[in-house]
Amino acid sequence: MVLSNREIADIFDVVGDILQIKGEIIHRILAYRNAADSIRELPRDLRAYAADGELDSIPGVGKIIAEKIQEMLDTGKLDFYEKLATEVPPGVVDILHINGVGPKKAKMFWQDAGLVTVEMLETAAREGKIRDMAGMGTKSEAKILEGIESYKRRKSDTRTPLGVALPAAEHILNHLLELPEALFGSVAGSIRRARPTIGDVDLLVASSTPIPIMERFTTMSEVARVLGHGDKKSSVELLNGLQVDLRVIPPERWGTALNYFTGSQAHNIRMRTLALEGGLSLNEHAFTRTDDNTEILCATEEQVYAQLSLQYIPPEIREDWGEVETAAQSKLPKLIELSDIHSDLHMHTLWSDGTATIRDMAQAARARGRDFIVITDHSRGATIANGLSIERLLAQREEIRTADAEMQPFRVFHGTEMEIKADGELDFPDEILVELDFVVASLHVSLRQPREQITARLLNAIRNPHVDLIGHPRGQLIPDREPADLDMDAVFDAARQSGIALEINSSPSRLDLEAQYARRAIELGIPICIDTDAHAIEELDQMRYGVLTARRGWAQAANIINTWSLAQFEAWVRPRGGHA
DNA sequence: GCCGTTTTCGGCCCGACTGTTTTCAGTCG
Repeated sequence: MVLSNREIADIFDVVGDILQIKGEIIHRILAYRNAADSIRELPRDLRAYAADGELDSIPGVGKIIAEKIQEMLDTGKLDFYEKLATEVPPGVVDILHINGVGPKKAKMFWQDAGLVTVEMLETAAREGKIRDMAGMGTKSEAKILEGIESYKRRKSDTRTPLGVALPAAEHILNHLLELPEALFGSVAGSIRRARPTIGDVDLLVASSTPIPIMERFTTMSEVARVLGHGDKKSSVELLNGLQVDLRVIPPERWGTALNYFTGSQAHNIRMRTLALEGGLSLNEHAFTRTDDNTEILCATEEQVYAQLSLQYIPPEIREDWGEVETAAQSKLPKLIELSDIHSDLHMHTLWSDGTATIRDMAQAARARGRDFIVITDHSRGATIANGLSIERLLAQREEIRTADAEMQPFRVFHGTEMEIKADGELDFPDEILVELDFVVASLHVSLRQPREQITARLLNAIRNPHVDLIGHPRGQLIPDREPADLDMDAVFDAARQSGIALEINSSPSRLDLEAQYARRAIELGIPICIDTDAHAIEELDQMRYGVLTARRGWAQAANIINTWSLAQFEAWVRPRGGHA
């Protein structure tokens, strides 16, 4: 059993936690956490880097951590970690993850009071036994009990999908912007960077009079509890468990603040380092000249980047994945925008498991500015999704051709989302596929097969000359289902050879391919298709999330099939397997 | 523990908020 990237990253995070409780210097701890973050975002397996001798080319991975990764790949475990784990009880690491408890208190509860599980800490707190410990009091006792409640909710819960967090954030922001004191505002943090899942919501509002804005924020009807309440910053937990932080910013300092609170942290550190090289220190308030301490205020983010002689860097790519260096050379790509999208090549109707008719979906897509669509209902093997038999597939074609004829110049094409069956066979024979305008092939079943087996299934679909697109290639479901254990290097190689496209599925519960894979596919010249996979009319609006994900993958319009005109699309799809 | 086009040593972001302090430590982002 070879450990996955994620499993190795998780071990490094626990190593960081244990070292922190032991009182190790913070920078050594951060080194492990940085490496963990970096590993989680890799577009390739660690074993592929190891095979190429390139482990220490991974950002944040040096000689020592590279050796530790190699040990885990070879043996499935890490001696260093197992030794550390005997020094600090595992429950103390859990206690560290309680809001309001840091390494100092976790260590004190453990060593001074023998509290080594969250449950023991909770009991002691309820019995009034921790309020007399050093630096503690009744308020910190209450705060820790609240932190334990929140910890229990989080344990059962997971990170919040972008598709939940972004609308919630915009709703609250608009509520605050109704106040005359609020000049303008923005969602910030990981939502603005469009990460697939987010931990908490960061909002910024520009104003010179923060008090009424904070007042409205902390008294909103959806607030469950106020975690903090100040002039510049307040935090609340909503009834749905989401934590929201609001900062009120003087408008003349908006640019540095929005930049700072959008992150990512790694991007910020890169920016600050660059500023220092030019004799400027940068924080959320301003640039400060290090020689005479005079401030340079930036009212816009454009000014922040211009001050550092950088191209403006869109928030979606602020991950320290090379964007600062590229911006310094003025070589950032012009990222795709929603308005570039002309088609939607993957959607469902009442014929399988959708909730609308072909005509309704087509009209709704046209109303959203699309020029053409492909109807791709499920194939016969997807029985639970009411998949189409060959007979029904052929009957559906009549209805699609009628809608197509009626709606011209808008076009409605006939496709399928075909099952890649558990044994690797495709669900329709070639003589049926050749009748279709467009073929999407997707994995839905037996996603937990061993790597070789499931990779071979996908490669078989990629190599079929009638398949045009692989739908949601990795098979993840956000936030709960891990992706399939695919050899993505092999997938990309095969896709490049056969000339097919890979999908960015826009559904907030998929966002698959994720950005780092999309970026690698684009670098390899593989066309990408952003689809909604809509099962209902309103899901056609989810294209927004797919475009954000593509932007995170540094995609330009030309990389994305559904920015192409009808003529370009037909020129690409026709030679592929001789579609009609 | 990582990193480097001023560096292989000496940095590594730092301000806001809270609660317990009597001038500051811990935590968080």
